[in-house]
Amino acid sequence: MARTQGSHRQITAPKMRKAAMRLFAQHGYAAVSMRQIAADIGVQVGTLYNHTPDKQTLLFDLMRDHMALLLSKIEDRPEQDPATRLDDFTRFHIRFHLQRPDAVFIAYMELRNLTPENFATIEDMRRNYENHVERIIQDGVDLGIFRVGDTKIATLAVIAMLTGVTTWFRPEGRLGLDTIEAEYCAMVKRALGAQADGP
Amino acid sequence: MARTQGSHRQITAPKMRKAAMRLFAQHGYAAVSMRQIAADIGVQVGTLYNHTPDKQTLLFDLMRDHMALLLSKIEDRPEQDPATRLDDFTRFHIRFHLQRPDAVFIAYMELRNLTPENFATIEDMRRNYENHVERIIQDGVDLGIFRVGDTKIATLAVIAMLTGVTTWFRPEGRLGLDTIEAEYCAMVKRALGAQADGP
DNA sequence: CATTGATTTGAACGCTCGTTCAGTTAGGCT
DNA sequence: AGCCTAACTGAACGAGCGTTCAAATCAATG
Repeated sequence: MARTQGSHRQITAPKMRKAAMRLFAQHGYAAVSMRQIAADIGVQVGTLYNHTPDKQTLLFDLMRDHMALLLSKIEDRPEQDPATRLDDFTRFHIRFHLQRPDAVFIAYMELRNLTPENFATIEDMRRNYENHVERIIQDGVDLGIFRVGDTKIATLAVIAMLTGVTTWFRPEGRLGLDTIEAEYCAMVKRALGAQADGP
Repeated sequence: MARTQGSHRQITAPKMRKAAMRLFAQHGYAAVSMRQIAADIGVQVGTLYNHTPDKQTLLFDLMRDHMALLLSKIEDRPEQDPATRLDDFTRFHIRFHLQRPDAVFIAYMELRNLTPENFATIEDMRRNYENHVERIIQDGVDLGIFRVGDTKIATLAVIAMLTGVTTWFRPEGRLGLDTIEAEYCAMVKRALGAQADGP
């Protein structure tokens, strides 16, 4: 048997994906050339095509892997009370998104650069994620803990509010992560008509 | 005297801007060529350069005009109570943004395609807009009507939540504009610790 | 009606794009 | 040690990019 597939001389594929992630997030998918990605990791452009069939698939893989990781990490404990589950979600969402700003940026900005089939796949994953949140809110409404007019609107409002953190948060900024999380936990619960324990 | 500057045979400049607006929003600035814009309005590509110095300026003008209109339309009545002013802002923001989804999309997605100087200009305008909102929230906090931990976070959270509407709203959808506005008015006020009059 | 100059055309400029591929290199296998 | 083959190079392909400009067009003016 010859070399197994995983035993690359150097691990070019992950390097390519990391470079693409950073460059796509910084300049946008359409504005980044395969040559730029290649130059960034110090190989010729032809090399990239040993590790991805084409540029579109490279983008799609980044987005799909990001969404898959997001879905795999979310955990819900339906036996706990909805307010706690909502707090857990709030902290999870903020932390997860702030840890990988490039991937988040790409997942939100480059949807229009996906082929229709690839777009449908990512969109399904996103809806799956939204359903997690809506379930918590719906349970809270059923138990009389939350009061919202429409659970779908509330779901999308909460997610939009939380994801917005990624557009302004800077690690060296005025406020620490814990402060921000607590602040958002309070705002989210209050927005849903629950009694907040925060400030 | 010959023809005055304004008496074009046809009004190509506005047509160019409208086409660019739609195409940039749909495919992204970098993915749209000047030739596509020209073809869309039925002229040769060279014609465009009679109406814009270059592609970058075309993008910048769209964004600056959008932000200028946004800033010109916002109106605040500091003598009224903050809850009312916040309701007014909520309805204004939702309505303004839903009326021009393409411009909103561009203003949020194409910032990275601006030159540093142009970016700084747009960023100033955005901060100006945010300050309007923060002023309302701060006044509400001072009067004991709102309770928030940090007015800047609250400001950005509110704006993110409201702007999120543009990503999912469809005119033919399940919920009417009035319903959505009322829903968001209630959520925004509750998020800021005010007593909501909505559901 | 002739003039004038804003407007448009159509072609061209040099450059970069995504992708392909024959040939070279080099590391793990027998 | 020598083979095998994945990985990489370097050059090439046709196509499209933003921008420029001389020549043609055309509507309002004098």
